[in-house]
Amino acid sequence: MSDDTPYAPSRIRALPSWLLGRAAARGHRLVADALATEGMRMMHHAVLSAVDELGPVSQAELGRTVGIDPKDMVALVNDLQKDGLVTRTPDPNDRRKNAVEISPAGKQRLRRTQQLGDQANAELTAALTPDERAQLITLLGKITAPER
Amino acid sequence: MSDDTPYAPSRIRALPSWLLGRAAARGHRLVADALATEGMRMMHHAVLSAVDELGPVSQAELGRTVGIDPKDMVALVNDLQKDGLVTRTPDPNDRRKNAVEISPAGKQRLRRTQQLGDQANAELTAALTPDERAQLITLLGKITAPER
DNA sequence: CCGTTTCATTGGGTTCCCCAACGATAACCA
DNA sequence: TGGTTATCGTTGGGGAACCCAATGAAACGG
Repeated sequence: MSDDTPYAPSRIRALPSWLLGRAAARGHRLVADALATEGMRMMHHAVLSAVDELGPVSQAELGRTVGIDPKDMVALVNDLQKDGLVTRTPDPNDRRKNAVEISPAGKQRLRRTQQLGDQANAELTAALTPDERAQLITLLGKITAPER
Repeated sequence: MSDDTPYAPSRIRALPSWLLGRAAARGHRLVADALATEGMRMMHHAVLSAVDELGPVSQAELGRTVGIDPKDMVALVNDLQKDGLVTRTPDPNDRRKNAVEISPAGKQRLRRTQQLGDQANAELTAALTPDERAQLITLLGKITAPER
């Protein structure tokens, strides 16, 4: 594009950080709206999905995996437990921990929310070819990688 | 990748919406931290930059350009005006509007914040080649485009 | 002239993020 | 063994970005 004109129209709109914010906002909106039909928020689904994958797991490890503040994790697991989607039992080996585990109802719910999430993501990337979508995922992976 | 195994390790982490959220969060953190050294937030810089490009402009149009809620725009312009970076004068042609204009101090501040923003974005995309960075920008543009 | 629209502003609300503290418990190590 | 250090769940406070609704004033359209 060779964009060395003195000032581009709306300079910030060409910055990765800005575009990322916009794209993320749209993605969040699409996914959140989809999940709302099941009465869940994005973080509910993320946690439920992580519990399903990790099996019985402590809240602290869940937080590290999904990247959620322990404070918010408490409320999230409260919600999921209240809806009977996960169980929270004291860990006999370490009485500080709660063993969070997905329930049959949770697995069922997860199946639906995963589908909703996939649909929303399909809509989000509707303007992209499969190749482009794969490229995007790769590039985003590199950006988020720093693996602190 | 043909990923039809029953359950992949952390399914959500492969979703564009999830990656976008993570990448955007990192970008926001980097830019916000950089701008904080000048006592500004991201939206301050965005508005200031837009005012600079558009010349005397109403708050409503600013909001439409940058994608900010009118409510928040009031507070933002208040801040910028309080710091003497923009002027807010009643528009003689349309007494409903405020003509927001950048001041010399605003231009000076903008020069620094633009540099800080560019630096932060360079760090954000440090793991990318120039080609990849251009690709990313193109792809993100397509995602945010729907142009509604 | 009158209904509709726009503008700036105020108000209310939600979600996600980050930091700090606490009691209880476990792990470490000298 | 005993004493420090670290972790876990929980509670607390706070900020930033986002969205919706309503107001009075002013402009616009037919």
